[in-house]
Amino acid sequence: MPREFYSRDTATVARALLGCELVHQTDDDLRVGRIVEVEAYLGAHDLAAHSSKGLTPRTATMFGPPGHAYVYLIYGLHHCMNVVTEPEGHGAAVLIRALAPVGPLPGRTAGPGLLCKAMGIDRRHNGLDLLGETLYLRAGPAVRPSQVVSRPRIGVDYAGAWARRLLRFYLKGEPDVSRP
DNA sequence: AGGATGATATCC
DNA sequence: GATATCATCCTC
Repeated sequence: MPREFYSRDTATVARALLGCELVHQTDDDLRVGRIVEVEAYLGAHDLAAHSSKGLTPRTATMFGPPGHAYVYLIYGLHHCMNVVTEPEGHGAAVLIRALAPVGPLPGRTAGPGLLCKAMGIDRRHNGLDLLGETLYLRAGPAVRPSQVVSRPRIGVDYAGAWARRLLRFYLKGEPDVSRP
């Protein structure tokens, strides 16, 4: 997808990412999954977003230019992958929460930590430009707007009213959605 | 319901 | 330098 795809409004990008294919060219093979679940983190004003803590070494990627990968380690065990959105400096991103495998993948992909493990994505990919050759997104089968379900985001109860915003999106009936 | 397991932010 | 807190997953 071109840079302008990512620089738009974050909730719009989140919905548009559903159905897109995430591709990782590893040293050994090509791993592909179709995005079926995402969450939008709107920016520094969004109390559920890491960027609400301000510009720190960790959040620098989030405040960087759109179309880059923001990958971090959570609970000391699992990696989560995001796509940076909006113009540089905004601090917004979309968390990829679940994939439907396209071709064989080692392990399950229903959940942000699981999909990173199956796709071979980790902290080394943080800051990587998604318009490159190794990790990128491409258009997938068309998605009807009526297939998109909106729900509150998961695991952000600390964020008060922001936790109740409908910023999690997934494809209706997809078996790989982490929490239907 | 609870434990694993390490980076990060936020205090001293 | 210590400590509380995680945008999770697995097992009981």
